[in-house]
Amino acid sequence: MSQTVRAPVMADVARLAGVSHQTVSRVVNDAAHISPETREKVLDAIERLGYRPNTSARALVRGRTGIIGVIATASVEFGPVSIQRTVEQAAAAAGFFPTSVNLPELSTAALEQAVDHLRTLGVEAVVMIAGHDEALGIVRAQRTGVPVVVAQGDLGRDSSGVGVDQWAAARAVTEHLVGLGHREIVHVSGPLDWAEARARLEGWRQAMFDAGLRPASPITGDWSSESGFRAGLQICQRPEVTAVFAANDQIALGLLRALYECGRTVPGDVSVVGVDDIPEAAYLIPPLTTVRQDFAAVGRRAIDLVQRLVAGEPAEPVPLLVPELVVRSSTAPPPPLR
Amino acid sequence: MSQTVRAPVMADVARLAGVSHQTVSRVVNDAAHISPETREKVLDAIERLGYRPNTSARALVRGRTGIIGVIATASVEFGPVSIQRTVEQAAAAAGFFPTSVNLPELSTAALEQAVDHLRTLGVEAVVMIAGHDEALGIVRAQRTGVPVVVAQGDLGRDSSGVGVDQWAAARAVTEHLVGLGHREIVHVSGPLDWAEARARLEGWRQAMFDAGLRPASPITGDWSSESGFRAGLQICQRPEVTAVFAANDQIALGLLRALYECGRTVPGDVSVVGVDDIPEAAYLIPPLTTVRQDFAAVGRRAIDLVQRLVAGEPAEPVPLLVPELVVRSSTAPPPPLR
DNA sequence: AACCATGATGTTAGCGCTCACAAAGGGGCG
DNA sequence: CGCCCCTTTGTGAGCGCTAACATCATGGTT
Repeated sequence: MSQTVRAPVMADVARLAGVSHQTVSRVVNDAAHISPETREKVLDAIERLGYRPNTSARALVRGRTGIIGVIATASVEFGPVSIQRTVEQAAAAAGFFPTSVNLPELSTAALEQAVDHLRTLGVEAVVMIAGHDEALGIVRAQRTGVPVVVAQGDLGRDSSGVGVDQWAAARAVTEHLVGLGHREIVHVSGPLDWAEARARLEGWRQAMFDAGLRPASPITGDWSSESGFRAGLQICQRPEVTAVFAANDQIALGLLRALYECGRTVPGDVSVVGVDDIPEAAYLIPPLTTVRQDFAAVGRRAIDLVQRLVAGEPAEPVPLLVPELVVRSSTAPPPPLR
Repeated sequence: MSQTVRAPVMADVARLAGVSHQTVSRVVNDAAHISPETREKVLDAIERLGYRPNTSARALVRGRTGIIGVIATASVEFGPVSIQRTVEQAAAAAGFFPTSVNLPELSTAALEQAVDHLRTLGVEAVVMIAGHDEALGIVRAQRTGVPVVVAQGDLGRDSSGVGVDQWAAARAVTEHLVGLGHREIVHVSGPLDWAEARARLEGWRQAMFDAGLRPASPITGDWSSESGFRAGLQICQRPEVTAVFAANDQIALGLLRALYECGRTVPGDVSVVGVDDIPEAAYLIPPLTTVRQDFAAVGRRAIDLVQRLVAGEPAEPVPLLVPELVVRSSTAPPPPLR
């Protein structure tokens, strides 16, 4: 085993380059007033030694760690994961070090622990990807001392958040269905302590009212295919229903299966729409009409906001992103009146 | 805006408690030989001041950051994401600070940048969740100076890895199919520069030989539903095929759709099996027979290994985890010979 | 010719913490 | 009663770096 040689430090570089450590520091942080020759010498020494600055020392003296905490649920669903990925990428691209905490459960204790962990690390800001209200409340209540940005949560009452206009998504879906001639459109919602679930519910309801239709009471799901399947079984009992708007694609997937089981064809007898446009959506039976969201943009905007807040600028509200309806084969006009 | 008061440091606690900073340090790190009263006083002062140790300062003097780097692909697929989640959780549970880098593309440049980023952070170890060979090679070639543990990659030639026995998974699937009476079993593989894809391919091939069957040449996919759909279209042209073993559930999903399109019923005409047991697998049409893997165990073991390597212990090979066949409704005996 | 702005570099201090060592006090034992 | 050892606490140095200031040429300006 090669005896661990001490990693080179700034002083080593300085010695090799024949300059002071401060000059090395200047080159590393490319400050002004360095002669080209000196810079060259220093760069060369750095290269030769394989030197890299010690982040801890730098953070210590600067009083800034450059670390951004990301709190997310441990779910492996397409939406949250996609947002998390893009948040992390955008953070890294902006020169931050993203550090994630993925919570298996959204208990108060778990959240407090997560925040504690992040504070210990010295994060400069926190991005929350839990659209779950209570979670948000707990983190806010912790007085983290650093800016908290919410991605895709309840963005109404607080300006430091970014997300997609779920209300508009639901409206677009409902209007599409109404436009095809549907009148009995059922909504299978997500859990209502999620802001996104509520926004989709409200968008649907509003669009129904606007179309002069009476929205039947929605069925509450939990984002899972299983809940979609159960909802579908209920809908099988209701022959008047000709269209179902599922709060996400997983629910729609379960729905498709239940409808298949009870012999209702899609889209012949019933139209089905989801939200998210998961990669599998185009390959379901039948290919699913759904709503595409630009998750990458959410991530980028979240980090933009973080940068602004870290710099001490006031948080202007970020406009919501506009989702896009993707029409495939799971929607069609309702069957002729019987 | 409350004027930013300097965060309390150890000296502040010491002053308030009437002891030296060193005594505070001892309490914080709960060292031996501290009288109960002193500990009490210090703890009280810490509480009152809301003190928390500065991680950078600590890392600087200790020469250890406690940070573990996780390199993963930016994919949002169930398997990799699940492993990543559990690795992160296990790392946090072990007192480390996990930091992930998710690569949108597996180019050399991107990987080098990722490693560079992690080294800058001062990681003590790296966990790679890319089963992709080349990625692994690039990271290994970087001489990171810290242990690299591979989760779910090519584990054969190197001891510092943990994973599930994909070869056994493929065998179990194939034997299940053979046991049902199938003789023309096609494999739709993952990309063959992925170790897992190769292991599944080999397991299938071996099981076919062992059963005295001639394995037809496999169709190569890329893990996506789309590739599964395309493969399915090919299989539609081959009436002799009565069973398909897909390298993952997404591929199986696309396959199901293609077979549906061309009028081959599942499992009546063709049996289909996937791998991963994604949450949706039970709600496909029909519910998918697949292989369940204990991803949480992979994560835990990876961190166990990391701890051992960081402590300087030799890396004993970790035995592969055994996957579990989950039989649902997409497999049945082949149709009677015509 | 005296002056000072400017660029290039060096010197010093100190960020907040842990490590190594020193020092003080108390009890057991011959 | 003196010695030694153990417990408890304190002191000083220094981890690797950046910020602030000091220094020293240089060259244009009056």
